[in-house]
Amino acid sequence: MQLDNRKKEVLHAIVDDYVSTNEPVGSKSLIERYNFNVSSATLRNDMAELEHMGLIEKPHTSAGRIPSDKGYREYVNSLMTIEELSPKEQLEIEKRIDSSVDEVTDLIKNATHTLSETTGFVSLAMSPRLKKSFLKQLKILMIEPGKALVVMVLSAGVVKDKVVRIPNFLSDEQIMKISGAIEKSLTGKPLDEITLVTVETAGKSTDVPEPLLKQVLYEAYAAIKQADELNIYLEGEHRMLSLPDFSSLGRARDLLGTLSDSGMVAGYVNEMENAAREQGNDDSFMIRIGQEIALEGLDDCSFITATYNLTDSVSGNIGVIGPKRMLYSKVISQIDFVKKKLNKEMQRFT
Amino acid sequence: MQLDNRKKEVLHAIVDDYVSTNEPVGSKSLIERYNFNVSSATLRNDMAELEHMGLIEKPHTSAGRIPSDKGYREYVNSLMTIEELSPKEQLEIEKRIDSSVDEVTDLIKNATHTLSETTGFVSLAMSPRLKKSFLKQLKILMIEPGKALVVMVLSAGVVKDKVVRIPNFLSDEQIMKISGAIEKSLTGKPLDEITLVTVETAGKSTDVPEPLLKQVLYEAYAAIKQADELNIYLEGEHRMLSLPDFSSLGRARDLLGTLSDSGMVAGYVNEMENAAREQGNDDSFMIRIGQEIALEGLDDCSFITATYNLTDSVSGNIGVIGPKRMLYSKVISQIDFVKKKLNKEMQRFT
DNA sequence: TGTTGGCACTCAAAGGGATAGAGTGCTAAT
DNA sequence: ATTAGCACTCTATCCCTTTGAGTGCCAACA
Repeated sequence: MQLDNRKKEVLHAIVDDYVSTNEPVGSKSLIERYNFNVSSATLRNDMAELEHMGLIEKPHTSAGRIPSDKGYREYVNSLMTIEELSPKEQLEIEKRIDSSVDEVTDLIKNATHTLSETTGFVSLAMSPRLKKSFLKQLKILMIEPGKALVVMVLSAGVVKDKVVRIPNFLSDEQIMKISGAIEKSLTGKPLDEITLVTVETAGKSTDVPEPLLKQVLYEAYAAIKQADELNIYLEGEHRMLSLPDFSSLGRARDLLGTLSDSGMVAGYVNEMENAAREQGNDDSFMIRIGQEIALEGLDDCSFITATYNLTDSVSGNIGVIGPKRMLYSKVISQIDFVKKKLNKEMQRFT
Repeated sequence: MQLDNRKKEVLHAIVDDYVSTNEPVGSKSLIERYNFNVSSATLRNDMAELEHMGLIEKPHTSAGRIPSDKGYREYVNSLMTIEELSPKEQLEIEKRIDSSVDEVTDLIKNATHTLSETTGFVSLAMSPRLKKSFLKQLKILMIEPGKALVVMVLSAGVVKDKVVRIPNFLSDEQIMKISGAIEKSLTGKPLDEITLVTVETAGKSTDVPEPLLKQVLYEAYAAIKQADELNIYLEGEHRMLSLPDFSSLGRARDLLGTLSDSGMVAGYVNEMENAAREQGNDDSFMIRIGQEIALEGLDDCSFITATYNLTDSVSGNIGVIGPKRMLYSKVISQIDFVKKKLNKEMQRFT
């Protein structure tokens, strides 16, 4: 069945009304608040059909209607119109994202913080996916006998390091040789093309004795692999407690319980991103509504992320988790604006 | 007024009972559940006096009594006896604190995580106070023109780094000279004795031209200062939502709202620590109950921390924030055991 | 003087209607 | 296709009563 024009308007109005009042919407209040030139009985018929199509539902027999997940989905896909933020709002965001930081990570944390404050919801960002970035420098510094620090500088101005154990009696000089050899042969290589074999081959040119060498090479390899692990920054969980949507302790507990496992959330975002890429979905937004989200306790939430770019091939995600009952157009423009600002500021680092 | 023996027992029983049942305790149930060889009327008299002394209070006229902050305080100071954890519990904790990590920070995070899981409350740890640790190494690595990485190795095996901006046309060689000069003259100095002047003096021995030199020295100084900033690790906020003590949305919101500002919590812990030191309070535990905690929304909480030691002069705090209505002796032994385990594992790093 | 049984009193919590009101579906007329 | 009208449904709210655990106080007792 197709949605005729009026039915679209009705659904639109129901979503708008429910989002702003948090009350199930009845045919009468719809007539009162919106300019439909028909009677409430007509709307009742329309609403019955919308319900039949699964776009709206009743909490109980004698209540008004609320949008279903499918209804929100229809709203988001075809009905809403996105407006730009007002200059004032834009300024507010620009001001908050402090751009004087020296590391990309701080910039991302900053943006996440801003997003949570401006939307009033939970915000999150993934660290950049560094697989496609390449090694610009790799140094191994001796910290003390048996311990060294592997420092890597990646394209896109990201610096990573890791403390590793090395054989006790390796000399400073030997370490520097190994470090130099690795750097010489791996510089310019994307991280996802560096394997244990590549690293071991790189180390062969040194005259360091085999077993010692091997351990160091392994540790260096592990450090490189760790560098492209994903981090997630989550912020503003407590804000959900102020929303009427989570006034039931049970829901709130489930939600925050799930969010507390940031690794799990990170994994999910990553999956979503990969799935979207495979589908060739190059929409810059990913929107998941209610049950579409495969995480426990997020049934009443919507999950919206955008992709930011650090370089052409290095990107990450930033977005929010809020109640399904949100002002989608507003929140999407906020995310979009933060993302754009982030992209702009990131140019300084590349 | 002094507490005679029976009154002590009564208070003890009231706290125990209230902690385990979460119900105000009446004179009759006290008689039923504990072996007082007197009548309920006698206990009523005692309870009236305990109330008069401010140790217990009534939620309303016809309810039983619950301990007041002062009552809990008395309980903690004089009444409770701390038992060791059972071997099984000890094993459980030892197993969870994964000691195979390579950095102190990870070890601390680990311990924090374990503490939250075993107590079921919010756990927190402060990073070690590094003011008294000394510089073992300082290297400045050129990342790209205009940007360098300052890497510091501190006594106690802590590694810190910071990306800094430097003048664009400084050469690799010049940077190395400066780096060497700073390292040479500051190695072995405690962080809190390093000032901008010390750093600038150290740099004088190089032949790098004045204005360029000055900027690098300033950035190096800033990096050193940043190294002794305190971090806080907070975990398990969501667990508070499962406690009946925070079944009111309002309380839960206030609590999590405050905890979400981790900088503020860190500042408070630090204040507490300093105050304790000034008073020469060398109890290894700091316990704050209810209103004693100068943080909004923690009126129904107790805040217990212990001090761990990375070296003789470098220490930090680890502990929990839970409901006032907690099994103090149990929680304290849990914190104590985690602290001891942490101390033991930390020896590997020093 | 400390202890006890007895008793009137208090108050939150739980249960049970009754009522109001917003909303619905259906039908018959337009 | 639209509308007015109407009977029906169901929650939320208010109010009233009952229940029961607990208290304070008094007079008697050891």
